Amino acid sequence: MKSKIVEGVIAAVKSLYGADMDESQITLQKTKKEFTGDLTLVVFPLLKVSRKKPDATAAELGEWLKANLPVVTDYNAVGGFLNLVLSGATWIDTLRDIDSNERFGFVATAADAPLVMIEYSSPNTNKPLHLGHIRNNLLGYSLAEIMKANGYRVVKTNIVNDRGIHICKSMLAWLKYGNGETPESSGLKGDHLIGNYYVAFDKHYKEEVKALMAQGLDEDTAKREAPLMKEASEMLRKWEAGDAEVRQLWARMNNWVYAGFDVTYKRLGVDFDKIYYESDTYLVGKEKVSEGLQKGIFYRREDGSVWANLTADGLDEKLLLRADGTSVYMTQDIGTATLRFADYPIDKMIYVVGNEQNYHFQVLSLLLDKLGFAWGKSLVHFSYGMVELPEGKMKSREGTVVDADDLMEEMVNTASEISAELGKLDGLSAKEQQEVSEMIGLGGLKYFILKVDPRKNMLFNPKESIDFNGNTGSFIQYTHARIQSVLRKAAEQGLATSMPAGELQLNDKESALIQRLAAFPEVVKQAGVEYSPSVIANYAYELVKEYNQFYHDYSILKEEKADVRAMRLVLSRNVGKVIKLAMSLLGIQVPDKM
RNA sequence: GGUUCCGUAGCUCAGCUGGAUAGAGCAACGCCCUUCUAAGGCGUGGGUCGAGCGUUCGAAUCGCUCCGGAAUCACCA
Repeated sequence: MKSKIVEGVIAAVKSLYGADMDESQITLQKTKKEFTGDLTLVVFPLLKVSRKKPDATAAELGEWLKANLPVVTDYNAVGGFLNLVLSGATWIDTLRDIDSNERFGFVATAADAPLVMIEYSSPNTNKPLHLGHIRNNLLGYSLAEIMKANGYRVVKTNIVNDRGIHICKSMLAWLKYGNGETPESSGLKGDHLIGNYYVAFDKHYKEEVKALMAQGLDEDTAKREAPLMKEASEMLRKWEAGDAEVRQLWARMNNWVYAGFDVTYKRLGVDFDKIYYESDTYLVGKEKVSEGLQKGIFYRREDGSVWANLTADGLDEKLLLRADGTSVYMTQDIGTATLRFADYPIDKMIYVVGNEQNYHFQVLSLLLDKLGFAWGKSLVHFSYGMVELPEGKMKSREGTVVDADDLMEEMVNTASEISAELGKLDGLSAKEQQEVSEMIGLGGLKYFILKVDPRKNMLFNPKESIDFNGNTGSFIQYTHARIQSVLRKAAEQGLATSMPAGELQLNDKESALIQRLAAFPEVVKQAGVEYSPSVIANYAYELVKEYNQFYHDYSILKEEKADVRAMRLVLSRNVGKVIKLAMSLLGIQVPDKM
């Protein structure tokens, strides 16, 4: 629709002023609501070819468009703005097109479409997931859905950091203070149980450090010399050497954690096509680094450590292997990349990782490129900001971490209580009530997090964030439920819900709604280009707000003219459809009743 | 100190590929359910878009300089 008008404007300029314009020079926007019209052409950029005043140019163009484009029924010029009124038939046709496409706005995926791998979640196995992980998981999942909707093939992947000193700390603490506690014996989720021992380690370790400092050691020495730390390091050494006992304990405890993570992931509604483990990839990374060393991409220092010199690229030197030959974080990421590239013909790689690792990914990109990965240079670090609490950053050792499982439970419980208070779910079975509460509680959480620009640090106020009024997920879900309710009643009454033939006069709200629906494909595209779930979230909000005004101002079922009623039902159904599609891109379900 | 990112209403955020009088939600104060779901709609108040300079017919948006905040610059991941 819009593109047709743009073409018309180009033709008008050619005809009136003899100048050739291209699309990028035409600014056509939605008319502001205080003016009459549907689309507005900004005429200022055209003045240099018209060589006339803004008003005169606008009037001339308006007259030409009205005369030559059937869809333009009227115009008015205000200052340098040409407001165009489009015919009702145009909007009816647009609605008909939207109605005929069940996956309106989504691009079908071709078998040979580019393959995008998206890494997200990437937890450590020494503690349960928290609010920061929730942001990561929601962004990663949503991004994957958005890329799919843009026609890409997508592989969702997770790299689990299952090895290292932090896991050894939990293992050691469990051996020392655990008395054989298991998830079964304690009734705790495995990840929470392991997390408790990580905390226990830290507590005892701090006491040791304090004691040593009281004996006169300085802090750094005390931290290094504390017996617990030495034991943990020794355990890591044994792990690397393949010590059977350590490996067995490690496998057992990690499996507890995985069982716990699975529960969290499932409730959060995220999943993965392929999971990698650093215990598998770090050795590959070492090999790859050795390879690079032989090719002269990296160099070895006197102490035996291996480095990359990135000063020519404006960065520093980067350690890749320690003097004792053990790997660091970067080594592991190189190994993971190697395995992934062997497993999939990746065209584009997206890492969903917090912005504290911006530098790491800058370096990784350069290193992968030097090592010959086709997508290394163009890898995307989808960098997002931290989630902060009113009292500041989340700190596990200060107990200010918002646990993912607790938060989800609280959101669902609150949703359930509100539903009960309002008596919204009275007719439903207990099971159905639970399902709807789950949708609303989690929908609220997801929307709250996804609606903000990922780059920004965001504030999570546990009290205020659990809000179900205003610009929230539940507002959008509610509108969907309302629409379904109307459609159910229409079906009960046997009303026609197909597009009427013939001419129809549309009111402002109706044409504005159709125009907004018609913008959905463009929004999906923009979200894909900008990697931005918030674009979808904000669109859904605007759409729903507009629909609620329409719903308030006009009756649907009680409308007397059958063709108008049918059109409003079709319009409502399609608003419902687009709400559902948009929310699916955010990983949010929408109920039919609430 | 270097690099990157962020500063918009009391609070949380949109708007940023330059366009009309900068928008929402929350909070405050009013109004609207015998009518399709009031988790809704309508209204009132609330702003030097961090500051300055520049580019432009036009700047919250682009450029430069400052100010404030965050992250990072690890043989932690």
